[in-house]
Amino acid sequence: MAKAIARRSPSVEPQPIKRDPTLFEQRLHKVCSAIPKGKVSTYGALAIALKSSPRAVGQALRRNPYAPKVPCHRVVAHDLKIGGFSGTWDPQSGRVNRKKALLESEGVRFVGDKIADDCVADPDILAAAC
DNA sequence: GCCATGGCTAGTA
DNA sequence: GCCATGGCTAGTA
Repeated sequence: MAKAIARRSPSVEPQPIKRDPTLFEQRLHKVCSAIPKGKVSTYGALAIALKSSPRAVGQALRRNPYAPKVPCHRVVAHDLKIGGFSGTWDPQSGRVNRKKALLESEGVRFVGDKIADDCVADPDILAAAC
């Protein structure tokens, strides 16, 4: 497990991007904003809605310059673990803790280190947002 | 050639 | 732990 985390860490604070959002980023932000408050979705689910790949979704969210306008904190890993935030995947980091606090303040519930199943947004909502 | 993914093996115990 | 995948950036020419 420590290795799984190490694989995704350490990460450096992402550079804010200066260019205009690409078409892909605009579509991603739109779908992301469709996740209701109190719910979460996954990188994989967004990728399906966008007909893209989970990796591309994660990469784009990593550099999301529109937080918190675009609620990228509502996107978590497929196994319903918290996932990354503000450039890092390390669950010990204050950044990931902030993501958790944000979600809890919106009504998302955790069971251990995972999000409760019934807090996952309906994939149809995402598809409809494209 | 990088990644905030995810799915799949291989190798250990 | 490997690697397919897709979108992007950096660095070269």
